[in-house]
Amino acid sequence: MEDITISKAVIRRLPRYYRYLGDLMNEGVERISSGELSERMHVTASQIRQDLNHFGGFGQQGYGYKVEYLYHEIAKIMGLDMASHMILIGAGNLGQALAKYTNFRTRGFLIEAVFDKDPEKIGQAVYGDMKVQDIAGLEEYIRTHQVDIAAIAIPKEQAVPVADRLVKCGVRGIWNFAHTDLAVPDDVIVENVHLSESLMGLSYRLKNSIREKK
Amino acid sequence: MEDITISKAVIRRLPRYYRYLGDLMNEGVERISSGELSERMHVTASQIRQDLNHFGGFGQQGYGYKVEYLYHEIAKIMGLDMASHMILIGAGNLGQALAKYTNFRTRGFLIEAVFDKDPEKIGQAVYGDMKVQDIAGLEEYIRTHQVDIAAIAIPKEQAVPVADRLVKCGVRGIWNFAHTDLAVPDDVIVENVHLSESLMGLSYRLKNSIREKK
DNA sequence: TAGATTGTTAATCGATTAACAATC
DNA sequence: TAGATTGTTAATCGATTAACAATC
Repeated sequence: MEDITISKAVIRRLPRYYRYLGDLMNEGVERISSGELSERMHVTASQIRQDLNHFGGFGQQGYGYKVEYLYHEIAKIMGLDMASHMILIGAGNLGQALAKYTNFRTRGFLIEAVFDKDPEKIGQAVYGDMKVQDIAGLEEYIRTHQVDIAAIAIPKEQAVPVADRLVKCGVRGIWNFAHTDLAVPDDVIVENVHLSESLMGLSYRLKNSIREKK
Repeated sequence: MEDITISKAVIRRLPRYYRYLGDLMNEGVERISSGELSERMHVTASQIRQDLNHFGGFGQQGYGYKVEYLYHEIAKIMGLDMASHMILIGAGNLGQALAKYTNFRTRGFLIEAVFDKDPEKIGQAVYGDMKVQDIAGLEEYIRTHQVDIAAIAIPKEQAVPVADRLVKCGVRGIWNFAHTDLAVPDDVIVENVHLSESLMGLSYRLKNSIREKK
């Protein structure tokens, strides 16, 4: 796969295309041109065509793009055609919210186990009949189940050693909600969600009355 | 204020500098050079100096930067020297988690009221003695209280009309967790947290084994 | 066929990195 | 003063936009 050159910026835009295409499908729109999509999404038509052509020619000259086809193609590109098996570390407020969130599930992101070290939480049901497990059993679980992505929703001090354990067991995808950077080997992917930093960014822009430049 | 030109990229990096400087303070480090910080953060020293100089000369030639001073200066730049008064729309799983999250509070982001339309939830305590209020009273609340930022944690269909109501009442900062883009006037700032999209980005990178390019 | 719109190359714009003079 | 490191200008790199030939 010669995917060496696709930039972070393009990747970040893919889910947004996907969302708009889904909306269009729901509206019953069958075809759309980069120009029309451009107006809806407030990005240039040129960027849309450029972005999509990183992955292949999905359109048809003189016609545009078939909404449903493009929708499914983007899903494939993002790996949504196959379920992702997930575990969640941390059954605190945020962890509970993530576990209960059905939206991920419908997109094929399946949280199948939840771990915590707090004896008070262990054994509690989080979603359906899924119960919080003792984090001591983390390695054993990973050995016996497929784990594509581990979501980390614990305080930052604990996040680093837990990430190390995950990596050691061969987990290659980490969705990190802890307020720290995780040092991992090159073949492990970390996606950070730093809520405080997002809020600070908002605070800055509010204070300085700047809208996003792009 | 001639803040016209500070790019989104720089703003996004500010909270990260802030975090590292906080860590350094906790370690008792008093001064740091862009070179040392560069190694810790895995960004170029050049970028650090360039970024900081957008806001003024905080360093000293031949010496470096005073950690504590720089820390507080960045806090000021991001508006953390003054409390932000927040409200939260939506007392679902995610909303509850946000309301209970003490980290925001310690940084001066104060969630002071929570609204929901669900009669089951109205009246429930969320954090301390803060109870979920009927969203019917939203306008009345905003008229009688300062509201700098409203966090929106409700399904996307409801998010758009609620955002309109907020804007109409003069709220200028929106922290949007709903999976939709909000169309707001130019002087209103929206910071989006699209969790599904973050997860899809992770999925893509995992599937294509790409680490972040930057 | 004529019209429309893509795919793709070229031009522009902006952000990052390198270099170095200023200065503590 | 000599050494270190900033602030800032210049060079490079990459991403976005514009233009247009290819083609449905």
